[in-house]
Amino acid sequence: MYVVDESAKPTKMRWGELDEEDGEALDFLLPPKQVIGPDENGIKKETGYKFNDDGNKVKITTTTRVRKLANARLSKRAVERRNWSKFGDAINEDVGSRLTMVSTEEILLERPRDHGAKAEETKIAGDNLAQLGIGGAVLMVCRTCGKKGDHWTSRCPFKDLAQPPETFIDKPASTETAMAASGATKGAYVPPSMREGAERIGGSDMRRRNDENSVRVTNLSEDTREPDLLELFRTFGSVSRVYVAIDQKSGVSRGFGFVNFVNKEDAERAINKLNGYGYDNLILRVEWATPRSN
DNA sequence: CATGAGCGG
Repeated sequence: MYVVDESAKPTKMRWGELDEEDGEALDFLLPPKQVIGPDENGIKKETGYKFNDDGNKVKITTTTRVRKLANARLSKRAVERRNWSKFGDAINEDVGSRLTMVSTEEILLERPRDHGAKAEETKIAGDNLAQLGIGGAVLMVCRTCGKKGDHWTSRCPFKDLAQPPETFIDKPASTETAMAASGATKGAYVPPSMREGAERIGGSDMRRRNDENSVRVTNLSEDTREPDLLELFRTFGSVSRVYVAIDQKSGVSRGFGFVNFVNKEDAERAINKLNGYGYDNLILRVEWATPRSN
């Protein structure tokens, strides 16, 4: 037989009762606590009431001195640090003076969209350096074809070709010259498509990287932005880039832009469908873009 | 009407 002895149960207090003392349940009968101050001397007076052990209501007043304002927000550690003796350059200084140094250094901020004279100068100088080279070496050497002082690698006429033309295959001499000029070491990375015996990609492969399926869109309304163009053109196929010409001075659209397609036939369909298409009260002109100069 | 910015090295 199993008997539960209620009195044997361990006294299990709920957390809310843990610190509860006798009489506190009647606290609501007491007048509210009053706080006076702190006054200009930092003296704060609190008046409160409680029931004492005999169940009598007693008044309790506490007077405390509050820290002065300057120290009010300082931590104990910070107050401690304030009592350190001064060292270094601060030894001969008054407290609070010259502890924060003001820099007189002139810092010129360059705004990314600012096409100021300074930026122009730099660019021209940079171009000259690229053309003329420093210390006799020509800096601008195309890494694809090795031609010096003519174009950057990204502008190489052969950059989109799966295979460089005959003149550049199996001619390590020119490559070495290029590498020497650019300070590169032997064994520089050769993309798989350019490696010996690499599989030739057919010229008709329209999935080849091609930035030149470029479509020019004119007669855009002023508030047509790139996302709008993308929305309009993406239905025809993968769009690799959209661009809306913005007047750098005023920030408003110049009313034309470009859309590049991954596949040429998508671009063609876009031109056929959207040329003459009414968009934002205007009739779009959509045609092949002539390759960008420069 | 009208054809791009910026990035290397």
